[in-house]
Amino acid sequence: MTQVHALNQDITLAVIKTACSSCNLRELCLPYGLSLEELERLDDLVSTRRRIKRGDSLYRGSETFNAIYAIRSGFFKTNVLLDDGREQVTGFQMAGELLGLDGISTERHTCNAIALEDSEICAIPFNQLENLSREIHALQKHFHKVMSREIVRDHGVMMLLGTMRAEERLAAFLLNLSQRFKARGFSHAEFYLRMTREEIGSYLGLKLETVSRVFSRFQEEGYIAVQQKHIRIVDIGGLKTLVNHRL
Amino acid sequence: MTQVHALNQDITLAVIKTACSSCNLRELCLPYGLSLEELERLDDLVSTRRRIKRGDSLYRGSETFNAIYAIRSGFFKTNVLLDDGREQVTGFQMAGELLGLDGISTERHTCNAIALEDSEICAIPFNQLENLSREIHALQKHFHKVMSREIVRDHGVMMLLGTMRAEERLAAFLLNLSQRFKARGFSHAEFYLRMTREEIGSYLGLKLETVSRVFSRFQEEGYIAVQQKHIRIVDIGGLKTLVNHRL
DNA sequence: CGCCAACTTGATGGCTGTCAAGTCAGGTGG
DNA sequence: CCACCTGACTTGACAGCCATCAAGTTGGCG
Repeated sequence: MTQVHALNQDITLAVIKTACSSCNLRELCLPYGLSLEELERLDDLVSTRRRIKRGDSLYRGSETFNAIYAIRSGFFKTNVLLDDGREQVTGFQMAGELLGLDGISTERHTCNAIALEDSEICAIPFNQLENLSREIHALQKHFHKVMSREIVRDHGVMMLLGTMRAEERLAAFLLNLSQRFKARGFSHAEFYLRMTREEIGSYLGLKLETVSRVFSRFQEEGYIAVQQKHIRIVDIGGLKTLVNHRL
Repeated sequence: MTQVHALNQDITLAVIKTACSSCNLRELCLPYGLSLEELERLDDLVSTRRRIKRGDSLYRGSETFNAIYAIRSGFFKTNVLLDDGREQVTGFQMAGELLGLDGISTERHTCNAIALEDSEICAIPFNQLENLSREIHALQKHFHKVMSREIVRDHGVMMLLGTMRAEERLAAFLLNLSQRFKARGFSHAEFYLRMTREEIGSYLGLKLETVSRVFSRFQEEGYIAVQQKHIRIVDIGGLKTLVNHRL
């Protein structure tokens, strides 16, 4: 009897541990704005959870698409490999963000999603999500907003790539990371970069040497303190001025 | 009696003329994949149609969002104005394409949509579209694909801006326009540019002088014939080689 | 006919890419 | 535990692509 009870508790705890309804990312992720009852219906849908080891891929371009993925913990990059072997990084994703939205269009993934550290994801079968969002108004609305947000984000990157110089791009990049870490309860002033200089460069349309040089210059000028992948933002106002003060 | 009959006919014709169900863009636009009956329900929803004169805006950044727009005819650009007065063009849109998807996220438009020639648009109230797409599965599915396609398109532009040189960018730009004109039943080899060199440059992350120079070089090398805004693609294979043959 | 915006073309300079050499940090094996 | 090895990073010298500045041309429109 006691044993059964203990077992039940364990099961309950295990379920709670991975349920949307108790996930501490629910305000950032898909569940945003849902009632408790609605949350439970979403829970039923998110059955598959997977660990992805650093360096492994969650999905690869040209694989058939059937689910989108919410990051429970960890850090990802998405990239496209060009014919000549070079890569273009199209984004970095952290906990609470969704991966795979690009695959809806053609029902095939159009990029690779690669873990930059050991990560956990929740797979959300897309057909079922569409079904459920036809019943839960709030889910439908929020999902549309998430997709739209991705479009807005991409426009921001386009602007960055189209009009900014190297210093402005990197300042904007650091501020963006800072703000996203902050939204997840981490320090906005001090963090580890999960990606290499080359990956940053690919994302920002710069070469790794340029990334390195600009980091050094930022340090000389007292904006940040860099040591390898560890970044401390010393003068956040200075970085903001760099981004806005374009000319 | 005869008069009334004639009047009715006129009204009917007027309605048919602007209904989704008889729009020759329905295979490119939102109605794709819908049954006749479903189409009629979409027709009810698309009540507002507007003419936008060349140079006028369909919507402006920071206006509240309440509808997305399908282009019936004409040509648009979307842009963002920076603090220092410069503009960044985020896209060019032609008949059958949707405008305003960026506004869903924050319920405010995040860019300006400006007609580059006299144009006609259909306004689709977004709340009603969400309602209808909860009832019509095919509409929901197609709408999701359209949003996802926009994300994929943006990733393509990011790659272009991040890794390509001026010649490659412009070759890719011309090929993209060519293919979209072709999909609309126009010549893929000969067309008028609706935008200025400056707008092309802004979109591609180049200065107008560079755009002009590259066009001249393309002409010298026999890829295209340019005269002001008139473009004739002479060697489409050559342009494709330019884009793929990166090194 | 004249004006103006859009475009073309030339000369020059600077930002960033390229090539190269060297440093640093972390992990592995002796 | 230390030495070694490798990938990641830093820094320097130089070059090339594109931006900038400038002057002239074209075409459309009142």
